[in-house]
This record gives sequence, C-alpha cells and structure tokens, in this order.
Amino acid sequence: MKPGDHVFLVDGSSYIFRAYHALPPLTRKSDGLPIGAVSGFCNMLYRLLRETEKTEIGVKPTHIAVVFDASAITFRNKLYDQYKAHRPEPPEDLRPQFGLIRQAVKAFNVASVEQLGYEADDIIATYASQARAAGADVTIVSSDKDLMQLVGPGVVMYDTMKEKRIGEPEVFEKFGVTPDKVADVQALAGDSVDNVPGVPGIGVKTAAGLITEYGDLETLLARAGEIKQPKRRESLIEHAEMARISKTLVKLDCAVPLECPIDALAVASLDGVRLVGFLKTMEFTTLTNRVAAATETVAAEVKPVPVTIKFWPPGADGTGAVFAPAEDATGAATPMSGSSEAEAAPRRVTPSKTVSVAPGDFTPAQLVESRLAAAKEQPVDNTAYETVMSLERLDEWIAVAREAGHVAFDTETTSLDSMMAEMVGFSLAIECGRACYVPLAHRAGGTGLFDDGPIIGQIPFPEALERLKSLMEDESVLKIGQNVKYDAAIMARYGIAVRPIDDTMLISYVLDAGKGGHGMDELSERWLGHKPIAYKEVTGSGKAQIGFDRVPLDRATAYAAEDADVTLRLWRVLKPRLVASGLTTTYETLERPLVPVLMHMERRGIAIDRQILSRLSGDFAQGMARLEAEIHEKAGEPVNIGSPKQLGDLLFGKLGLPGAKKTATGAWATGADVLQDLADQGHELPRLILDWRQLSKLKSTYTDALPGYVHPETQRVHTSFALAATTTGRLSSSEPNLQNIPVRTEEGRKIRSAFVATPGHKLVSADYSQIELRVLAHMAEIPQLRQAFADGIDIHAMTASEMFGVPVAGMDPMVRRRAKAINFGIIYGISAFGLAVQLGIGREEAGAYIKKYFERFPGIRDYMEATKAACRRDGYVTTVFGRRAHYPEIAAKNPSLRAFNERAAINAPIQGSAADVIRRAMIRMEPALAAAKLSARMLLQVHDELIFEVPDAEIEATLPVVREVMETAAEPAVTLRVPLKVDARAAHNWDEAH
DNA sequence: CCTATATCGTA
DNA sequence: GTACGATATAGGA
Repeated sequence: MKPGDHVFLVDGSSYIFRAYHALPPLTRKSDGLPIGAVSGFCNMLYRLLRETEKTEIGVKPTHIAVVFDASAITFRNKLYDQYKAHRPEPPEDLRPQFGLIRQAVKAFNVASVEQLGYEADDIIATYASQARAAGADVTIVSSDKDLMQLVGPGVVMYDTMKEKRIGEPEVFEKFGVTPDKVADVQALAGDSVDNVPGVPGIGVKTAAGLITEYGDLETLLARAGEIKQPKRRESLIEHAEMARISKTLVKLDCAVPLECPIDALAVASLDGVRLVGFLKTMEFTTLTNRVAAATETVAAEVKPVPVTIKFWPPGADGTGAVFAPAEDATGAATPMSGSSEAEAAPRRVTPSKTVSVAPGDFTPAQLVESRLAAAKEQPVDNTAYETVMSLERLDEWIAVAREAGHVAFDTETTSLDSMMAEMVGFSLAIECGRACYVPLAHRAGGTGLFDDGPIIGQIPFPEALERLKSLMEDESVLKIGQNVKYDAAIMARYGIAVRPIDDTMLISYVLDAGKGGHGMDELSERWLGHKPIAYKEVTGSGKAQIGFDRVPLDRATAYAAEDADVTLRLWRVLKPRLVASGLTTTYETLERPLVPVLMHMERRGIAIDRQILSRLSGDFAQGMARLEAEIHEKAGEPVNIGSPKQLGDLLFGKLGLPGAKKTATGAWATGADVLQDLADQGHELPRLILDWRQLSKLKSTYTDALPGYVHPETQRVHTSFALAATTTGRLSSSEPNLQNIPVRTEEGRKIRSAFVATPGHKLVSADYSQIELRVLAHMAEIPQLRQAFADGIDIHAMTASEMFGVPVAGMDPMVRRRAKAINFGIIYGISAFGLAVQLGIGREEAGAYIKKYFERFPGIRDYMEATKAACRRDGYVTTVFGRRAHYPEIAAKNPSLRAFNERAAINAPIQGSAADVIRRAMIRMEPALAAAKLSARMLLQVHDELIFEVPDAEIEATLPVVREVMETAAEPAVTLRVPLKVDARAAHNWDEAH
C-alpha cells in the first residue's frame, strides 16, 4: 500500500438488501431460483472493476474487497441489547442469495471479507484508516448513512445505484454537520432502523444545530443546563447516558484486528473461465457475453460451475420449479473469507463425497426421488461423530455451518419441560454423517446423589454460548431442527433468539398429516430406514434414570449428534417434497411462523389463584365423602366408585338394573349416558354415582393437579401447545391441558374463575361465533346459511324454521334444540345413529330429519359427497387455505371403519379451515398489537378463542384491534362468502371474561 | 413398571 | 356423528 493506490471497499451486506428492494424481482429461467440481488451485484462489481474511471470517481481500484457482516452479535449488543433488535427476517427469496453473492465475489477473484463478531462497517472503517495512513485514497461503495462519518480528505463514498459520489458536501447536506461530527448527530437523533435510542424529542435537524452550537456531544451534555427550551433541556439531561451509549453504538471501530491484511486486497486479474462458468450457472446472458469478450474466453466452451444453494426458493405452488444441486464439492472447497487458502484449509471439516449435478437436471419430483434413494444409500453411523472439546474446534464447525448456509441442530437438556430444562450441550450437523456434539455441562461419575463435579475439558459455558448465539442468530444461516419450539424456548432462556428456522416435524406435518406421527424416531424409520438410539437407552428409565448431564460423553455424542444428523437427513428428504407437493406456502404461512408465537405464549404462562383451587378441592372432597357414604349405604357393600368394573358388577350384576350395555371389550358400560338413563327412570344410585364422578373429575384433573403445574419462578402455569398433534390442523395443549378447562356446569366454572389476570391487568377472551358453520356455509355455498350469517340471524332458529316450517319468532326451544343438534351433526359428518343418540329419538326419526335437512339444503349433501369422492381419489381432503388431512382408510372394506373415515373426512376441511383462520390471526396478532403500541399479551388458544392479558388502561384500545385481526384473518388469501364474527370481553378472571 | 381401557373435560 | 388430553383402575411383565 502506497500513496497513489486506490482502495475500494464494498459494503456487501447493505448492498444485498438495497439491491433486493430496488431491483425488479428476477428468477433464473430454468428453475425459478431467485437471483435478482445476485444479478445486480455481479453487474455492479464488474462495472467497479472495469469502468469506474468513466464515473465521478474517475479512477480504477488498485485494491478491492467486498465486506460482509458475519454475525448478528457484536460488541454493540453487549453495550445495548436492543441494538438492531427489530430487524425483520430477510425475505424468503433473498435468503439463498446471500451465499450466492459470496460465491460471486470469489468468481470475480475479489477478496471477500467477514469476521466473526464484527460488523462490515467496522471492518471498512479499519481498512479505510489503514489505507489513509499509508497515503492511499479510499472509495467506500455504499450509500449507508452509518458510513458517512468516514468521509473526509482522501475518503469518498459511492452510491452505485444512483451513480453518485458522496463527499463532504453531500454528507453536510444530509446531516447538517461535517463528517467528523456525524456520529455526534446520530447519537442525539437516534436511529429507528438500527434501534439506536438517541435522545427523545431530538431529530437530525435539532441535533445538527446543537452540535454546531456547542462543538461536540460531550460539551453539549456538560452544558445542557444552558439550553433555553425547557423540554429539550430536561430531555438532554435525563437521557445523557443514553446519548453516550448511542454514540458508542454509531461510532465505527477503526481498530478491528484484521484477519486479512490490506495488501492482500490487491486487484487480481479476472479468471475468465471461472467467472464465465459462474455467470453461465446464474444464466446472466448479457454479462456472460461481456465478460467472455473482455477476457477473451469462448463462452460456449465453458461449463456452468456447480454452486451451493443454501435452501430452496419457495415457489408458490412448486409446479414449475426446478432446482440446482443443494451442494457440491466446490461449495466446501471455496474459502469464505479473504484469509489465505493455506490458513483456511486445515480449519475445514472434510466434506463427504457428494454428487455434482448441473442446474436444471432435476424437477422437484425427481429431486425427491434422488434424495430418497440417497437417504437409503448412505447409512447412519453413530460411532463416527466428533465430541467438540475446544473453542477452536467449535469455531471451525461454526465456520463450516456459515459456509454451508444451513445447519441442523439439537439441544440436550436436563428435562423435557422447556421452562425447567438446563442446557447440557448441543449438537450440529452440516452434511449427512458429518455431525458433532458439544458438551457443556456434563458431570462425572455419580449413580447416587453426589457426583465428581463437572467433566474437565468441556468448553466454558459463557464462551460456548457466545459462539452458539452468533450462529443461531445469523440471518444467513438456516437453522434446521426437529420440534424447534422446544430448542428455541431453551435457548431463549439463555438469551438466544433462533432464526431463521426450518422444522422437520412441521414439514412432515404439512406433508403427511393423517399418515402417522411426526416424531423424529418415527420419521427416521419411515424415511431413512434407520432406528436412532432411544433416549431411554442412554439415560435409563424409571428409578434408575439419570439426567442427560450424567450421560458419559461418548454415549452422549452418539445420541445427540445422531439426532442432528438424522434431522438434517430428514430435512434433505422432506423439504423438496414441500415444493413437489405445492405445500411450501402452507408450511410458510400456517406452520413455521407460529413457532415463535406459541413459544412466547408458553413462556408467558397464565396466573392462577391457588387459594380458590385449594378451597374447591376441600369442597369437592367433602361432597365426595358425603356421596360415598350414601352410595355405600344404598349399595349395601363397600365399592370403589372409581372402578367402572366394580360399578358394572354392582349395578348390572348384583342389583340387576335394566338397560345394561357392554363396552367394546365386553365389560359392563357405566358411562354417563347409561347412568343418566337409569337416573331418569328414578334409580337413586346412578344419580349419586354421576354426582360423585363429576366431583371426582373436577378434583383430580383440575383443582388438585393444576397447582402442581405452577412454575416456581414465574408463579404461573405454562402449558405446552403441540403444533403437529392433530390431523385437522388444530393445536393441542398438554401438561397441563388448558384447552379443556370446565365451563358447562356451575361447579366447573368455579375452576375457570381461578384463572386470573395479574394485578393491574384484565383477562380478555375473544372467541369466534359459529366459525365452523360459517366455514361450512362458505365452502358448500349454502344460500340460506350465507344470508342468515350476513343478516346476523340466529342460525339454529333459521335452520329449524327452514326444516319444520315454523316462524323464528316465538319458536319452541325444543324445536331449536333439535335443529342445533342437526347443525352440529352436519359438521361431524352426520349419521342417523349418532343423531338419534344425541337427541334420544329413534333411528328412523333421526333419519327422517336428515332427509328433510338435505332436501332443504341440497348443497350440503353435494358438498359431503364431493368431499368423500375427492378423499377417495386423492387420499386426502383440503382446507380452504390448502392444508391437507389424509385418510388412508377412506376406502376400507370394513363398513364401520370406512364410515368413520368418511365422517372424519367431511369434518376435517371444516374444522381444519377454522383452525387455519385462528392460526393466521395468531400470527398477525403480535405485530398488530405492536403497531397499535399496545402491550396486550396473548396467553392461550382454545380452538376458537384467544385469551389475552391486558393492562387495565389499554382494554378499550385493545378490544377493537383483537377483533379486527381475528375477523379479517382469512384475508387476503381467502375471501370468505360469510362474515366472521368475534365476541370479546374483559374481566378479572377467565370465567367472567368468557 | 408399563400399557390398555373407560371415562369425561373442552371446542 | 368430529377433534383432542388427563386421570384412575386393572392386568400383564
């Protein structure tokens, strides 16, 4: 580096985002791979190398580097944890382009620089400073205002898109101060994009005035008392410390310990074959020809080079998409930073043998086939994994993950409960068979209470956590997990926000709901033909079970790394199936975004009043004891009322009561329906037993059990929502199940009243009115139903009026009740038998009702027949949003099994579409509340109801927002032919809010 | 100690 | 008639 040299420093990361938004979307012709940003970048870089002398800059570079952000966390996050906290995830079609642009830089034979823990801006600042010290000139290729503080003698910026030079006058125009004071102005004004706080009430204009008047930030803060405007004076005094922190955030670091020396940035000649090969792969025809001409390369003789594509473009339906190979030998052999090959080579984890395929060779379906074949071909070997015991090795694994652009991971903990579990270690997998386990908190020895302390040689927890965080929060690396909600919840407790993500469990769920479970072991056996080590095999079970922190490292590595390896393999098989099946949009709009939403809900939990529950337990116990005594007296012998077997023997054996039925296994049936019949005939014992059962149920399942779920630290109850448990798309709730809290009886509602808002808050319950019937009215296009919903008429009364020809006004409640039962029956895939049981009438009468109903609403019968036919044809049925539910036994020989599948197939699109609607509402709720500056927190979902905790002062403002989001949740994907109606109420407890 | 069954709470 | 999960009992290992 010497005077007269000219260093070009390209701000790669900001260019990517700017190009993406500024340029029209562009996809590769042969397969739809998004390449708009790559194209813009290549054209720019070529012009920089070849044509800058024709621009305002007037010179060609002697040295050039493209600088990227390597990680989401830097010293600035330690200083201020909110720094860049509100960055949205990059758009789906931009993500694969990060990696491609890095590969483009190398194809241009230009240094690509990025360093862990440093922002691109700081690296640029350091190079600029070194270049100036050596007497060279600097052009920073960026329009980012954060870099403008570097402008000065010998340093200019260049905006390639506007082809505009940014020198001191331009900086002054923007900030009202000279470049050396820009950081002071930014410190005062703050920055919403980077989430730099600044001083409230002070914008760029005011800040520039103040800095001009007082000279610099410190002087201003010292003399803030002299400011005349009272508001401004107080704000400055109060927020002086925030201003100082902001200054540190915006001030660029010129002393980054550079891994790639500045002299290594010297411009090298273009390798025509290499560059043309890359450009041909990208199918940039014009640029390919220009480069070929300039480098005297015969383009026709150059083969396209394989490139690494981090993950697939979504493709709305996937039908037309074709893919380049997901990986190849060059991807792993290409250095990622400007550091030398010699230094980079030994750090690399050796790639396994991979096949190189030219782009365009695969259709999605063929890709699925080849992936399936490959999955069976390369067996899982769980003895070949690495146990990572040094920070150096961990860094190497992370570097390889960054290069690959995706990594499968798994977290090992002390508990299955994500609110309690401590992280014990984590595993990573980068390609099939190439996985490691990083133990962090394993303890030696110990079958008893005492152990021999931590195993020595493990990486210290804080250091490992820092590295893990940088990888997990790296926007350009896709994190692949199995049931990511669990791992993300654990990591959230360690201050790590995992994103972007893919979840193999959810991919499987979208593809194969109804075809079996979606647990990892099951998927592995199904798709890979491999049975992974069972958790119990390494930890034992029952009394002898040990925590994962006591599992010896070799066993732990085999188990944990295998999980990551299997997850990666599953992803490679399942992810292309999404595109091939046209389900990418379903996955990306209804499943994946719900992961953080549910994680937040689970972590918030809900408060319960333990005093209420404890009092109820006492009341119920008393009632049970009283009933028990009476039952034993009437029975004439002691009987375990909780034992259906003993009850059956007593009632139908010893006492010989009439109406005995048998269960599927031949035992006496003693269900509530049977006992109710007997009670209605005047028998006392069944009545007493029913009462006892109710109390027993409420006590054991709710009042006794719920306090045991109160978390010791949060003092709240944290349920777990399962995303992939149902065939229809509904969520489920467990440990504890908060979706079946009693509401129908007065006694039961007392339990609901124990769910309370925290002081100063209320619970808000917002529920969809008749959502399933509305969905049915939409799908089957029933004119009377649509009209009734449009007019806000009582839907069951309308049904009764249509069927029985009676006016709605003054209707007999029994008539309405019958119509209501029929409406529910329709949703459940009605049968004469079921309706008869429900209404306590004969099969013939029930059949006549159904016939009558279909006469009045022929569209419903058409819908049902069409749904069954579609299910027989496709094996699945579809919701209005495209979710599928499979019923493989729809054509079973066994008539009752077949009928059951038909009813389920009729119900699934109705229940599932409603489930999709509320999922969409939940996904939009957090941003909608944030946009309205409301602090309401979503706590629970109960299928058609959402429960929030809202500060007292915000109730009025929150209700309309919640209602609006829920009522418009179907839009714009689907325009329902009926309106959705939401009722919302606030109260101190759940009973009163509902 | 583990699993199947019956029962019953919710939408 | 659909979709779930929790509990207690009972029986086999």
